[in-house]
Amino acid sequence: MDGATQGGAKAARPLTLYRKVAADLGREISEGAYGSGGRLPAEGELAERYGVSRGTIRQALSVLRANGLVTSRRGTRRVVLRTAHVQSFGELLSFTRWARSMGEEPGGRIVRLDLDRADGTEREQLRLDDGARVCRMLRVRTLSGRPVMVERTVYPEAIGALVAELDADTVSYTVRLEEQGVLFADAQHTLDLVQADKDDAELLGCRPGEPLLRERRRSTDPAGAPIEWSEDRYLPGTVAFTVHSSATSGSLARRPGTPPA
Amino acid sequence: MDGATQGGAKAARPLTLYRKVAADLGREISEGAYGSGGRLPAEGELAERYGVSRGTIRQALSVLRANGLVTSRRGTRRVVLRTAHVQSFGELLSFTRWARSMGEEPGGRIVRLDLDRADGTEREQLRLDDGARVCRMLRVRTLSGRPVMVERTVYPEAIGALVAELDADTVSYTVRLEEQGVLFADAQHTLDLVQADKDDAELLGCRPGEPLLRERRRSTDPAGAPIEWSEDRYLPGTVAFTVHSSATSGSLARRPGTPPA
DNA sequence: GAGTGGTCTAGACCACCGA
DNA sequence: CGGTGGTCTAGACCACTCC
Repeated sequence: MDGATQGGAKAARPLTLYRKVAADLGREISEGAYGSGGRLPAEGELAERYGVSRGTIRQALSVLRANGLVTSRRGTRRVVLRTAHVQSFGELLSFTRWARSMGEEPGGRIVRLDLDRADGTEREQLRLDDGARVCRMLRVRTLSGRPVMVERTVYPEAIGALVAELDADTVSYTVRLEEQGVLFADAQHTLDLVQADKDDAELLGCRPGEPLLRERRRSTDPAGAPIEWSEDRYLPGTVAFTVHSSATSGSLARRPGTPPA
Repeated sequence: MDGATQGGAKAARPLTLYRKVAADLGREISEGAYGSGGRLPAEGELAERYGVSRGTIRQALSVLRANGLVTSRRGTRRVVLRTAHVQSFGELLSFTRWARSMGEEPGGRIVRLDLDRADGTEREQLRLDDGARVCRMLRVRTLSGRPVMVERTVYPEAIGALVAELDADTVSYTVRLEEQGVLFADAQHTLDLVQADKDDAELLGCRPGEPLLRERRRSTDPAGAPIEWSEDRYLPGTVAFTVHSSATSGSLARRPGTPPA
């Protein structure tokens, strides 16, 4: 188990020096080598230990800082903030990989899959021209057979063509798409609360109007082109989202909500 | 309006070169100078334009990338991902600053404020010793007079002493604490869904059992010492949280949920 | 093949923290 | 005051994208 290439995209990122150092330090931290609240060795010491320059060490440490594992401030050695496992981008985007990382058995069933002209919102989210077509998918996702989430995903036509070719009982479309060269590089998420509509209620086995945790997501490839626009609705108590934010690099924000109709 | 020092912590961060460049480029992007999906100038060109080294330009661009504004990949110029305004860490932590940034009038009322021995969870979250004491605060927060959120915050005794000295009608405790030298550097957030208890219902004017969007937050200072542990519960439709995540530096994760009792 | 961003090095100076 | 991380420079080589 390497930890660096693991838990994520099939397209292996190159094992650069700083990534190896970051993975190594991250493992040490999660194993409690420095304790919670403990102090890391100085940059210079690490540079000597790994036989690399200070710049490379700093690049590695900036990864740990971005993941919320350590602080960093002038004058003092870095302090361990958390010893928890850091979830990879792959585990975040793929329900299947997330489920397996918890030791649960993921499942799913496609309820609807069709090709249609994109409406206004879809064109805007996927940055499509007038008259462009999209592939819409409605799926219910299960953990160990128990339905927990309804997923509505919209793909641009080109991606949708790949999706349509896959077996209907494919477990993870995300993984399959990556295998076909569709790389997920960035995603923008919005989290709020909605009421179950009639479809949701039927698929999840709850009453219409029941509250659900909603995640809307727009994923883009390395070139910045939209790959998918998705809306996931989770039953209460099945999931929680965690985020780290810091004064130097925050990615979390609070926005005005839209009343649930 | 400067943009670089604005919208946040009173403790002004030094205006370093790369911060100035990042602020400048960020402003250009939000003004649409490169369009949505457009390409940024090359690093070398920017280095020449600003009269700094390529390293400094790269540091500035990494800020924009962390904020989800631009992509970056080998071989091509950077692409603009979003032109939206980036919310600062200060706006995220302070309900008051967030409200004002939207043009709403923030308000609040302290319902309870007391000093007590910390229980097990509190000791763990605030990293306190056995027998340590904490300050607990229960507040209802309003937007333009309308109650939208119930906030339960726990402070370590030292911070609590500062809190207790403030006027009961203080609008923003976060801002006041920062003025007293308490700096917020990092925060870990967990988002999920709960049902309103009797207190929530009374304070928010809803029925017990009504669904609420919950944000639990643990904030630490630059040294990594816990400052506050807070649980905020929002009425549906009043707020949404947005996060950016990327393959190279993700801070968002999905966790198993806890059933709402 | 030309242009671009990614990685890595070596060194310099400074601001800050804590003893 | 010594040790630490933050900032900035100058240069090198490489992997990749696109024409």
